[in-house]
Amino acid sequence: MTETALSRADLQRARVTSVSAEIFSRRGFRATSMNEIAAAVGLSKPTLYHYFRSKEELLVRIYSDVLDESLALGQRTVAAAPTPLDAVRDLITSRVVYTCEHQALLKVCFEEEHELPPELAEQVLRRRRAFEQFFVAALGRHLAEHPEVRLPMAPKVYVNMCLGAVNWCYKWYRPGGANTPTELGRQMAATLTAALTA
Amino acid sequence: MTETALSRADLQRARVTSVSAEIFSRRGFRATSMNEIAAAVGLSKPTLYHYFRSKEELLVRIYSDVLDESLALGQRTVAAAPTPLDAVRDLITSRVVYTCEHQALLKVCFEEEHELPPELAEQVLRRRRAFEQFFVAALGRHLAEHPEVRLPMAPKVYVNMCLGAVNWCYKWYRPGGANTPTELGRQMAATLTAALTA
DNA sequence: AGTTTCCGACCGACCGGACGGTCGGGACCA
DNA sequence: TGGTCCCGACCGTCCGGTCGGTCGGAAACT
Repeated sequence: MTETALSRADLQRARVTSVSAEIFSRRGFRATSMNEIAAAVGLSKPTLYHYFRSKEELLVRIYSDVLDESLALGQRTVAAAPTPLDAVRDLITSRVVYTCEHQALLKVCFEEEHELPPELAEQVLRRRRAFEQFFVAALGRHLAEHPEVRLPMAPKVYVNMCLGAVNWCYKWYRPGGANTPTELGRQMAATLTAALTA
Repeated sequence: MTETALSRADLQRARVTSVSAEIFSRRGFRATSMNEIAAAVGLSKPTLYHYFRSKEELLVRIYSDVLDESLALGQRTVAAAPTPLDAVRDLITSRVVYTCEHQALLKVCFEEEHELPPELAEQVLRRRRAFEQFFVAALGRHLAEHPEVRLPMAPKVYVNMCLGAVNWCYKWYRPGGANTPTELGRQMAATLTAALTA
């Protein structure tokens, strides 16, 4: 078992990233000072620098956490789906749920890309593509098994369209609304995959 | 005829906003200095302040230009559509085209909202809602005329989903790609409105 | 036509403040 | 006693914005 005992420092780091993400999502990365973060988390600025080398590292950590979790979730979802069509449907649903439940995190990851150092930005892009690949691959398998389905666009375009519909939730979903994230996910999955059945 | 003669100053202002939007979209509003903008447009910083009261005003101008054009485009599109269903379809198509052809502008408007002063932010929100209203209204008319259509979600959710699919183009569309913006728009409109016919 | 006035366009040099990051040291625990 | 956690005070830099002034051309006047 790779049960790594979380040190006290790791817990603090997690707290800091969580609080930072929330502030970044409201004020923007550049507009948020390290002093603000320190105050919000109940520490002083030098103490923040005890846990993180730089402001940038804070952002990188947020990105890498989200990407790790996104990829893992995608992998699990595809593995659990009985058919390729179910895989596509469940990818949509689970992604909607994840997005609605982590709006602040997603907002930061979608809107602060230009703050990443070029080398990191490229790595982020690669992993984002890997996530899309789950979608494209499942869709490809479905289309291969069902040649009668006539998709009016290239598979990649279809995937980007779905991802847009799904990711956009970070901008408009409000927790106390009429639908739970899961309901929302299922509704969207149903509507979007209508084009995948003849 | 309301042919307003554009003064030299107005032309300069337009050039500045256009250049600014391009730089803001690459580096972010906060990360872009007035010196950079001045240099890129071939002026000095004080001259920039001769045309604009503040950096913020530059951003406000970008927002208001985009919103004006978006609303006008929406209005025209709905007015020209023979049926409510066509209105929805054409709103999607024209919006995809507009988004693909002004990616930098849209990126700024979607990702720098937190830089707007609260009062302006509220106004932007109101106008954004007015734009959504074109969609919702057309969809409502269509559903009223065709009670046999079973939409698996609330109209507002459907509209938000479509807007996400459509707006997301600012993130992934690349001009030299396989599809022209118009083709892309028609493909998406066809797929998304499949749920609107029985 | 010549001359004075005026104004928009333009800039080099500067200011005040904020921000990322550091330093030196205190307190607490093993 | 050495490592972890923590902080008040400080530094260098950069940035939004201003100041004081130049230049050229279009009126306005004579």
